Amino acid sequence: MALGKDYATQECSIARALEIVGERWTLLVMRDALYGVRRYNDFLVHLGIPRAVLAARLQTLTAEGLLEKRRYQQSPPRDEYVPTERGIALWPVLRSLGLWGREHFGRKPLRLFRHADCGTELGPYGECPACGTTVPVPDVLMEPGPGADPDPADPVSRALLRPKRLLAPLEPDPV
Amino acid sequence: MALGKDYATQECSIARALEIVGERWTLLVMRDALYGVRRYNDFLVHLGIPRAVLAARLQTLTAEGLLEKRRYQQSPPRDEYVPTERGIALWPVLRSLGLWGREHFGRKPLRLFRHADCGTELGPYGECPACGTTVPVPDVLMEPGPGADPDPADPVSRALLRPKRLLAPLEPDPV
DNA sequence: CACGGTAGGTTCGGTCATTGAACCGACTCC
DNA sequence: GGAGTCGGTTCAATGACCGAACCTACCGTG
Repeated sequence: MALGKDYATQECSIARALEIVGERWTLLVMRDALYGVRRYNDFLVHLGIPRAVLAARLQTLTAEGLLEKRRYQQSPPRDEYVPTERGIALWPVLRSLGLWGREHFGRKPLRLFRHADCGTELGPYGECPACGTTVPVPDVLMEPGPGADPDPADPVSRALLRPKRLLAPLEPDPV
Repeated sequence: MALGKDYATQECSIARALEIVGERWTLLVMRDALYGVRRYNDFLVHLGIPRAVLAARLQTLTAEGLLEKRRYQQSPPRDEYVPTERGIALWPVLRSLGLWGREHFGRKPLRLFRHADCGTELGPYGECPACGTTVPVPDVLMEPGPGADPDPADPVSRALLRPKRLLAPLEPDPV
């Protein structure tokens, strides 16, 4: 993909989208960001991505306005990366990709998504079959599905096992 | 992405999906396939993809069951690549990616999609607002939008200017 | 103060994928 | 016989990605 390199003559909006989110790891970073991961180290641990690549991705995602870099502590200076509206708007893409992957290559779902207001499982487009509305991303409740590893090694995966809303920051491991 | 290399410990269905369609060019090849492009040379011309990469992508897409290689002429032997059900199921992914790209980076849409039965423009999830049903991919009518180049250079782009159903093979240039 | 640890990077050599150009074989058309 | 088309393969060069090592602040402990 790369800087300066693009999908040449393709003016198609799919091609433009892929110029932003089509590089390796990028969509997985955004997935984690929507799941509530915000810190460099948490992305690192959870994705197993090379440090240099993560730094590069976070930078371009910030530059393209999908993530916002936010200082949450002055000393030592620490920043977190929070999805912007533009980044949150990727939810339907991630949702449909995940459904496709599960349907055609997966077994049991790792995660379930419900409408926080009524507890109903989301339909294929992120709508609530009971309420008949498209559920806003912050109102989506994520919980582990039947395929989830009950005792994962890394703390980020453990934190993601507890039911939580999308976008809500990860709670640190209690114990 | 690559052979042998994978998104390591990620069992997530999004990660699995990206192992298949996450490589550079792959989703654009599938987009063209859904648009009705079927022949090696047509992909080549329309995408501006390096020949070796196209050959590799077509092979893995065939191996993964998203495309089917079909002999349409014995002498000289010529094959075409037709989307399977699994490949067609990517439509919601491409649709949502395209909408996201257009919404956040694009100007006018290049292509419009309508329900062939009633002529209504498709909603964001590929549903028909008038009929209230999810429109099957073969019943989606594609036509040039306000942003389309009225006189593109390559014959494939010209063929795609004529309104046609998704999946229907490209008609050769008349003139 | 020395020491160890954490968070968030940067740098570096090696490997692997992508690129563009050239080549090739089978066939058709003139 | 010669030119052209279609669907590839091969090749060298470039660029992206990888893993490991290193670096800079800073904090907490003894």
